[in-house]
Amino acid sequence: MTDNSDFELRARECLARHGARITRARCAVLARLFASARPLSHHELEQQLADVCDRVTLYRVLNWLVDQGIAHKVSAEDRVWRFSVESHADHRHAHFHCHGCGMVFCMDAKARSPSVPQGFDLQDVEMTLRGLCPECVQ
Amino acid sequence: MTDNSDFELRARECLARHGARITRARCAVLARLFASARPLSHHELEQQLADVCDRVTLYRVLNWLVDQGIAHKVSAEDRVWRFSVESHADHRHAHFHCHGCGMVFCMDAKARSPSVPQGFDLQDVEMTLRGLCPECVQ
DNA sequence: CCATACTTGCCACACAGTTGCATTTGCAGT
DNA sequence: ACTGCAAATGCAACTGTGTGGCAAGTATGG
Repeated sequence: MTDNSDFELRARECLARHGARITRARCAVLARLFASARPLSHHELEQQLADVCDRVTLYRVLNWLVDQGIAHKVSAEDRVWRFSVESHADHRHAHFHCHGCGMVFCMDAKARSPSVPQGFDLQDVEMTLRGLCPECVQ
Repeated sequence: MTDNSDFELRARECLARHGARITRARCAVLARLFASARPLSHHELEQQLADVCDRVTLYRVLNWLVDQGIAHKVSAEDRVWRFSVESHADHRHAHFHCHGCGMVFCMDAKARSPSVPQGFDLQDVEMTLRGLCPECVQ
């Protein structure tokens, strides 16, 4: 597939820009993230990349991507981290967690920083929406 | 301590109002929750109630309290549920997660429901704030 | 006080994620 | 193209949070 190798290419470029080693695992993971419109869980990625690298490497690659600022991770109420690539927005947008299928979707709505009591040092805001996605509503 | 037994009493009343069996574990857990201004994790409760009931019972009591609508649980990014008793507010308020000490605090600020794309059925909103609490700022 | 249904304790298990360490591999410098 | 080496990977064992099964205990209505 041409589009698949296109994501592969973008992944390589991205890694090169960060002056990082270009490895099979990183390329594959990053390409999958570029190809996905919604944040992917470790489990979802593991199934798609079973023949590329093992569980632990996947964890390490994902955390590395987050440390580099290439990807960011979203916490959901099922206690599973989901990862998405920075590109499509500043990561202050809200996330919608469907408790039908368990998937997480990015929303346009942004979380506005509320005021906090004196003494607290607010550094980040995350807004999680819960309900049913269009698929599961039916 | 008089105030301790006071929470104990409120716990009993609350259980009676719900027509539920009044057991040692439920009283103790509920009393602890009444006594705390912030949501408590299973781990925190387990340490304080080690001689009252075991790990598994604690999990079951907490989930039961949530099912009854007596308590509600807050998800935090460290994959640990925290529980607090409904009383002090409608549970739409934001929660502040300190990544210094790991504690969670209830904030006054409320999360306002944003609009979501057509087809999504929004049922609940949760806002999580991250940063350092006054203790950890220093 | 008794019967019974609800709770509890203990065991083993499931699942997400991490750590240690030996092996492999990308890449810079010849 | 070859080599050295730091960085990345694979594997196994482990931690921590939470759950399920089942026998024993207990709160409550009669």
